[in-house]
Amino acid sequence: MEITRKAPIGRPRGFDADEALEQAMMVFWEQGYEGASLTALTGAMGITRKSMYAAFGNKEELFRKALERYTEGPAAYAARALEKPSAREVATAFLAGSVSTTTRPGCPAGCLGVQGSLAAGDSGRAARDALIAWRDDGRDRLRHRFQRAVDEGDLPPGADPELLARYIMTVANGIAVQAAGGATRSELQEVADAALRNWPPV
Amino acid sequence: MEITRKAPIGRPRGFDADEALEQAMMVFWEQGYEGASLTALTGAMGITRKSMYAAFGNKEELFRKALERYTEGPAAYAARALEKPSAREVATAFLAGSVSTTTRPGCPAGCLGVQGSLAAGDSGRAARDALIAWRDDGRDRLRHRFQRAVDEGDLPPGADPELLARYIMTVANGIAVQAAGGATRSELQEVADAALRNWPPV
DNA sequence: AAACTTAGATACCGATCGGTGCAAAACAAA
DNA sequence: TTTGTTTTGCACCGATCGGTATCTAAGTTT
Repeated sequence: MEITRKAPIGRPRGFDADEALEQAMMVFWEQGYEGASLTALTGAMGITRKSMYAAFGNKEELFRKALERYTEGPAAYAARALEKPSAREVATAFLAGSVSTTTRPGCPAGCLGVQGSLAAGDSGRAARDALIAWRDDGRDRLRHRFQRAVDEGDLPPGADPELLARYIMTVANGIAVQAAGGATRSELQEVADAALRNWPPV
Repeated sequence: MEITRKAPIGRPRGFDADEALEQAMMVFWEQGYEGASLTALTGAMGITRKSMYAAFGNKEELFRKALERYTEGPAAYAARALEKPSAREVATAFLAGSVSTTTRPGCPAGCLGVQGSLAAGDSGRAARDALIAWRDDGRDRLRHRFQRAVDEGDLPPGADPELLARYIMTVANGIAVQAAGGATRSELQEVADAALRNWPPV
């Protein structure tokens, strides 16, 4: 069949693009968008600048793809938390996931979605804005989940899904900052527990 | 009197060093340590590179001095909060100050102590570590204040000053991240209120 | 085999990075 | 004024920034 095509024409690339992207994610995670130079990135990825540009576009697109990978990998706890049966379990799992991901041995301390770029010069604006959108998206999902909980009677009628979502996101962001500063997993889990102690209904 | 000296010898500098430092602080606040270029800094300060180096040393020392100024200016709410008569008022004032400083019109959104440098490349490591120490210092002061509150019976005997300090600092850090992402003052004050709803004794 | 297409390595691009050398200018002390 | 000291403006430093041109190697297709 002329429709089937098992291999693309031309010389096949000599590296695993997924593995290279994983390494790029780690560098962005550890050094931030502006702090991660192409030399550091391609060095960790094990490929040349030219191969990186051919496979991923440019530094900004590489960052976006690394962020996608982060979302599906280290930050997948968020999607899993949203599927918990009750709002309380959603909040608990979200914060617990945040704690464990920001303090995982072998990975940079903190959260790529926070320290990737909070404040930036002109060259980092796009990355910063992408991360703002990323965090907003996470908050939106929490809000919709909590709204559903209100609708289902899982949360009291007076509960404010918008506020609850922002509250959980704020604590998670704070946990990320604390982790970047060297806080340990158990210290942060205690903070997460404390933050949930007033979960409605109190 | 040969002791008195009204003017230093040599040509007097043609700019106000305090005012220049204030402007440098604003640039670091908005763009972060790595994102703030010497061109942007000296441009905002209204002086040349040479004058900046003569007056402040280098970029790293300028950042340290800008951070000191930030501590005594925009972040002075922290020291004021620590002087409140009760632990509850300390916590309330600390978070309220955090909210108002990170969302002050005319100033960059967020907190210099957080977004100045969370993750950095080699050139920004010193600034990042300085900010970690800065946040640790703030947490230490909160912890000592809460320990005093326990000793004085202002907090219940079972209260954990270490945990309470880290909890408040975590929420403040989260507020800073949220503010950097465009959250409004009233939204964040609601979050601060929610975070204090389970203040001991519950 | 030849023709075609793409990956990889090297060397390089202009721009910008943080930081300086130099000489004119502006003040105090003499 | 003369001398000494410091600031200032400008040009410039080597290094690194993100991004590319070029040529060769390694595959597929015909």
